[in-house]
Amino acid sequence: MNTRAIARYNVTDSEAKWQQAWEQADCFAVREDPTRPKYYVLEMFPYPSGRIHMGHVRNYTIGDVIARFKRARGFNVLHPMGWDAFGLPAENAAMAKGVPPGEWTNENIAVMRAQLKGMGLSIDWGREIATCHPEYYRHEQKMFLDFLAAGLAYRRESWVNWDPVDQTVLANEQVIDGRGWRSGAPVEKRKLSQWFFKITAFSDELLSALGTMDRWPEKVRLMQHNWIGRSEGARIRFRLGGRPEFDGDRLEVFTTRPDTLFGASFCALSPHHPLSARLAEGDAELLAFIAECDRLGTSEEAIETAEKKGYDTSVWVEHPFVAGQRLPLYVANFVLMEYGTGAIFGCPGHDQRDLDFARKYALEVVPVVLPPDADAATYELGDEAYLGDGLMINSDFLDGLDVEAAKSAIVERLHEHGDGEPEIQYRLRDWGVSRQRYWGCPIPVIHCPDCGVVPVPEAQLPVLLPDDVAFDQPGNPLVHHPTWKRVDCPACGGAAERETDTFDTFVESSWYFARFCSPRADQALDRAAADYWLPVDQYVGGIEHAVLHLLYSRFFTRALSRCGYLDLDEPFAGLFTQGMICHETYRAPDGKWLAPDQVRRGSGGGVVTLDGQPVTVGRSEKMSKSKANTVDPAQIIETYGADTARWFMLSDSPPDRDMDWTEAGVEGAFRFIQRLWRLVTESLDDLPAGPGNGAPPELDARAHDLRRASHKAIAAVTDDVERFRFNRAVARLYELSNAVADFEAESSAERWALREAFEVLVRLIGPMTPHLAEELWQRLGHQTLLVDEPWPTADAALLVDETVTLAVQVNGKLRATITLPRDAEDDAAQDQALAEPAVQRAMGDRAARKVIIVKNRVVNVVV
RNA sequence: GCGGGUGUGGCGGAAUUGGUAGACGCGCCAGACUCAAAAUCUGGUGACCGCAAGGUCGUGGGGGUUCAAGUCCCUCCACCCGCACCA
Repeated sequence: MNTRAIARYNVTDSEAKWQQAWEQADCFAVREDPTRPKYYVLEMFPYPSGRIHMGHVRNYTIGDVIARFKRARGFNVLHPMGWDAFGLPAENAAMAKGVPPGEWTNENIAVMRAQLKGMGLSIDWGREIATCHPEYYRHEQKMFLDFLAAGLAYRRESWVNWDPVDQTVLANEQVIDGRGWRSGAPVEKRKLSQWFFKITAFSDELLSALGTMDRWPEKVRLMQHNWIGRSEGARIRFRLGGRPEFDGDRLEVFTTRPDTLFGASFCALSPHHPLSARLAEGDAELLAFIAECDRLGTSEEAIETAEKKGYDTSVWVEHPFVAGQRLPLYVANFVLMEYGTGAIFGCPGHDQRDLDFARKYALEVVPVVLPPDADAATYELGDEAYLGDGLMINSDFLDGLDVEAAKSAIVERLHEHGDGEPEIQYRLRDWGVSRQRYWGCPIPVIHCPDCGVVPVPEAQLPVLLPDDVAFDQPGNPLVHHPTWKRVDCPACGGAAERETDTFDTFVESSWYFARFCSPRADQALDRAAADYWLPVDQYVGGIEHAVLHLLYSRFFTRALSRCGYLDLDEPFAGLFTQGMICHETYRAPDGKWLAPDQVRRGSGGGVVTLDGQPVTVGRSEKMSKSKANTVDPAQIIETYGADTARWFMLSDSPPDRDMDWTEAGVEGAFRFIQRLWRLVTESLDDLPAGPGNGAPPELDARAHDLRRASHKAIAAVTDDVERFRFNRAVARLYELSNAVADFEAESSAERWALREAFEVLVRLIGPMTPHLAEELWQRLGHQTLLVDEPWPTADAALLVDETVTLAVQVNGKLRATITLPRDAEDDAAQDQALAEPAVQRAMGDRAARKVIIVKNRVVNVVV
């Protein structure tokens, strides 16, 4: 009867209203403006899989907070959105449901666009792009032709990683633990003709620039560093002997340890080395050995357990500096054809693999580097190779030098004799971009039986994907299309065939950030726009692209610059990698995974199925379909609103760490939204009439304290947002709202301070919960949109307290706290500290031997 | 194996960069309102001893430096991530 109805904030209506208001005012449309500082915020664009997931919500919330914050701080902010729209799932859907991939993709885009708009993101939707549209990929085809002309794209036959499930080739970066990054199927080796991008032309640049990218996470830079894998060493040519047909032939070897050459006791070839094949002709035993190596595979377990094995070819090589010393030449299973020259010299003393090998085949082990604490007369090697520094021994003209000096000395001597030279090797391989798929950008070349590979003339671009393809047989539908690939050769006019491979979809995502600068331009990139907006000031996305997309984009930016499209080295000045969203996992009694909405809390506190069956609760893991532990963001937004989802995303967990999604956490966030709304709406009568606040009146002490709290919050939240410490910013905003809630304004000065506090609070939550902030801004009496308001500035004078609380310790143990005027004299602090009863008790009858005073902080009495 | 990271209450996490450990939130407990529940509000909440005042312990384990250590150094342990026969 008397229950007072608690007024509620109608989230759904309010959020729709403000989204419409922003759209009508076209708030987020931007254009180049040389008079204002620009700021380009970009989140990794989504693949249109059908619905947004929690990872998107976190990604776009983080980006949106930054975009809105920078906007309020006066930057001309570019914050676009688009679709990484080519890819295999569209073909799978076509096979499963008979929907054409283009149609499926466009429908998904429509759904996801609406879902993203429901998040209230400050996106300039006028710049939306989808990479599957010819208006986008036609430019990519032109880029390819330019890369081809510049020698940055080429075709060669090579061993490739073949994904038997996706029926396509994968780049090295896309093979994770020997499996396809998307399908998870064990990768097979196949030999195919492939298009490559010459990323290795930039190995050194891509590596050295990492050192200057101070706004990238150390971790990502390190991963790229290791991926590029630069090794300094030498190429050494050994003379082959032992069979007349090899006289005069040389064996080339790469080593990072030329200094250990005098310790060499054998050389070894990869089973795939051309010389191995030659030797195997007429040597059935060697042929069998090579086949055995192939069978072993390259999976990590196989490598882990594989024994070092070799086959003595009975051919030998001559040591370049020791006349008459012959090193036996083996074919060995641990030598990779993909690295260096596919051949090594073995120095067992200073390489563990070589030592294992030497022990197995009873080869000589000669130490050539003497550890600093060892005695040259007695030093011997056991089962562990010595990898450290020291002085050279048993090494002729190198004796007595340290390792570094020995390296230079021997390389110089090798060079003089024409037996070798310094060389730098990289682990990085060129990027294979051919994919045997339909739903990708066609590679614009034509294969002519007479002219060979002929680029499609520019005037004939774009090469459009056909719409009428059938998915009734395995493999690439473009190959099976009745007419598409038939074409006249642009060179000779004869019958020819189009390339049926399409680009790896990482090609589209390697330049989309640049297209956003001029998304409707006739040419690929409008230079003026690109020069104004690029580089991206803040890029936000998942760590899973640490080497894939982020390395390809860095390469592409350089390649585009070399071809005159851009004048830029690095595309992303700042990078932030967010953590993953995790959730508890649930299993039914029969072992099946259960989704969060298939379980509930039972009466006994345990988790049960909806019909009461006991559920096993597993640990929190990354949300994934396979574990069924996903929560649909659309439902969360429908129930609680976008602001609640955003606020929860930002609370508690630092954004770079994994976070747990919990129902309780969402409800807590929702309560805060409601509480803040109530707090403001119920206080309106106590506030001086709005909008805004004039100059501060004469303030009493309480008003002054509140004012100080407001300004401290401004300073802290500004700093926290600037440094991606959103969880701390959230805590600050809770503190301010608690202070406001506890405050009873009694005087007009206090009412003034209360209004200021409210206005500050509403402005500060603006980037995080934009709908609620607009709603409250309006209720505070403003006619303007909060989104157009500048960020508040803190009054520096209000950030320091007049009094401070000092800790008083006795022998380092806290015994009391004392309150003093800021910057009080040390004597005063000491007197007051020693007068504390608790301090006297702790001191007993001992006298202070020393008193350490840190101003405004601590007094430590040492007895 | 190599490289990197993390470890703080029941939980997520703070800690001015060597100066009051546990901000803020979640959860939990108690109380108010209610016939009751929900919602809301108020108070409490690291552990142990104690009626209390108060005290002892406490940031993965062990050791050290310091007037003072979550923070610096050494060492060990656990978990996570990346790379992996790279010559």
